[in-house]
Amino acid sequence: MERRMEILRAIVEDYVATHEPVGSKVLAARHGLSISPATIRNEMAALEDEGLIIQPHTSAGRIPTDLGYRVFVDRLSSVKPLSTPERRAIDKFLQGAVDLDDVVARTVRLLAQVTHQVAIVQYPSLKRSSVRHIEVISLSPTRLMLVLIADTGRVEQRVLDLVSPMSESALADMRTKLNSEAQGKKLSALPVILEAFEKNFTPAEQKSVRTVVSVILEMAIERNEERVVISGTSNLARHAPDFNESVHPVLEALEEQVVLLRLLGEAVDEMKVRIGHEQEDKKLHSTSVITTGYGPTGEAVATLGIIGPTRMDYPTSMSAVGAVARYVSRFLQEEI
Amino acid sequence: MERRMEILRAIVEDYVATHEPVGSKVLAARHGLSISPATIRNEMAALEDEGLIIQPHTSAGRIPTDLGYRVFVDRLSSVKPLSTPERRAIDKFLQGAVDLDDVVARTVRLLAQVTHQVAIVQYPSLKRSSVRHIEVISLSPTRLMLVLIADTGRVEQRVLDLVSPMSESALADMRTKLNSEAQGKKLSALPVILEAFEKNFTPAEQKSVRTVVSVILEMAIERNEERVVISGTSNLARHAPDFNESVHPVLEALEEQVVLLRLLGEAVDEMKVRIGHEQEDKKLHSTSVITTGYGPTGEAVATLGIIGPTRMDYPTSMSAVGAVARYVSRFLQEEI
DNA sequence: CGTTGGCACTTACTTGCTCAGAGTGCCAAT
DNA sequence: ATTGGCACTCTGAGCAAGTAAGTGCCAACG
Repeated sequence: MERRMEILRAIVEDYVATHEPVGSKVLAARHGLSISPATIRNEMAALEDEGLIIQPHTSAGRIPTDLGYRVFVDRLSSVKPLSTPERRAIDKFLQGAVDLDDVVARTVRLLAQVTHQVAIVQYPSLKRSSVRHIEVISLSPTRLMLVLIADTGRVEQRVLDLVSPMSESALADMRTKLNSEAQGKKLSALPVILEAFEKNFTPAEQKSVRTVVSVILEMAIERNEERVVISGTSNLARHAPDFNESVHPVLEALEEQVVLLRLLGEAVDEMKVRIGHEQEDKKLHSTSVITTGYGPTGEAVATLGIIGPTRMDYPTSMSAVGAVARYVSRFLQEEI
Repeated sequence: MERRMEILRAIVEDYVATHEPVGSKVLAARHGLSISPATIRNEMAALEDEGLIIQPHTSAGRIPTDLGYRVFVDRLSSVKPLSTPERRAIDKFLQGAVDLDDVVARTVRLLAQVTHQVAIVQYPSLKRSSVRHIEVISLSPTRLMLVLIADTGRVEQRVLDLVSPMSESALADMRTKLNSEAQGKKLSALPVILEAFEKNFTPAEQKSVRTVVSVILEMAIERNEERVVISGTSNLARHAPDFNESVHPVLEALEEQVVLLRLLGEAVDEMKVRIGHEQEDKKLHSTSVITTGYGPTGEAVATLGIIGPTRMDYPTSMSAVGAVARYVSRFLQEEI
């Protein structure tokens, strides 16, 4: 049994490296298994019965099934440390980022470059953020800009029109009160916190205040909730023959925010690997996804990851995703 | 001569529609040219001598060269009005956009959807924007957030650390003075305008003010100058056989901001079409690019466009690009 | 009893070949 | 100038044969 798993590992590693179905002969030759091709064939037949490998056609070698990869990932792969040049690249890439947009943009490019796969990075979730500051800027007597700054570095802004002008002093008053109410609170708590906020103001002002509050809630909750960026789609084309049909359906799927968000899922700390058909989306049945959470405090406030062909180098990819997540978390903690 | 051009038009239209080299027989049959295949052959030979069409191989029909498309676009194509459903789609798509990010994101998706090509939209150029407002927000005694709001709807923000704290009143003072100096001025004029800005302050404050000014200049000029978003890359894969080799180099090129920005070029009002080898970038030699400027005031402050295979429906694509540009310009004028 | 070498069998891929189809260029006739 | 006719060229499909890879099974071996 132990030996059989050893053979599965060899098959996966060989297939990932050569991109060709692997037969019993090369397996005996290339890997340090001191058994004959015939024995390997017997074991392979068993592995095929277990559904871990298949033969594309009778006269071909074997390739791993999704289930085979799953067993490989769960039981056979060990973490592969990154090379020092890779570490250095990661180190260098984020230096000089000026704001969250910049950090996210650099991270996604970095991840694509290190893994040679398609990279996806989600912005820190507003749901999991707290209010650092709310600013109200008067652009004209009846036109305000609201700026909501979250502790995760996210900055949302919105312009709104008032039906009647508001005085500078009333504005300043509102700004102060807004911040003393909301600062440090979870964005998700804002609806409750600001429910009776307008009561603090004179009847004349209440209508405007109500408008402001509703826009704040819209910014914080209703809309724009999750943002996600993607990079390295050209890597898909490089692996084109890996995809059953063509890259088209995959590219198509990756253009839909909804799909991406479902891929990333709820931010959780541990690393997740979804292989081929384990994915809900049919268009992604020939791809695997590796995701992990990240966040300035060590707690996951967002998810990042990569997507590539099922036939990918899981150990290396997983450690790269992990390393980038750790690094960006640390960077966010220090800099933003 | 007139007839020869008629034949070129027929070739281009037929080839774009059928995606197959077009021979003299079908040309005589399908189009209303009342001349025989033999005559057409003679004219075709002439067109080939002029470099407007070529034969992929001896026993095949003719296809237009880049030069052939060029002549078609310049002299033979007439503007093709959009269908009413298309107009309605454009109309509907932008309704409900809340800020510039939203407008740009929707526009690029819209353009990709209408043209079935890859769409590119540039954010309004900061160079061509003026200051609407500068806001200084105190996040902590030594930490400020600067928000620069431009008349084009662009909002840039940056967090900075001061070496020594600044009082609320000094801050308010700086905010007022900053705005009275800068408001309405071109961003490109800021370096001159703010050159001696710190002189307005006490020696103790000058160091902090200088930091603030330098960050403003960085936001306005040095960095982040141009932003560009892209959508519809999956459309490339749909046209895959159109590309000599594969879509890979094209996708690769489209991942580089620099390439995109060069594609879009300086924002100018009129529509530009670059066909195949007219492009500098070698990776894009099998693609054509249609761009045009847009902007809230009617003046072009940014560029948008599409990129697709050289064999594309130029008249329809051009009118779609034009329509979207006009529509987004009007929308920006009214809403942001 | 597990392991191994041998061997027949299956299948895909390559090569070489023929043949039909499409399209042209050229020439002579109108 | 235009046209019909015709020989010529090239591609792509279809077919057959040979080759290579890899397997499953069986009998022999330690």
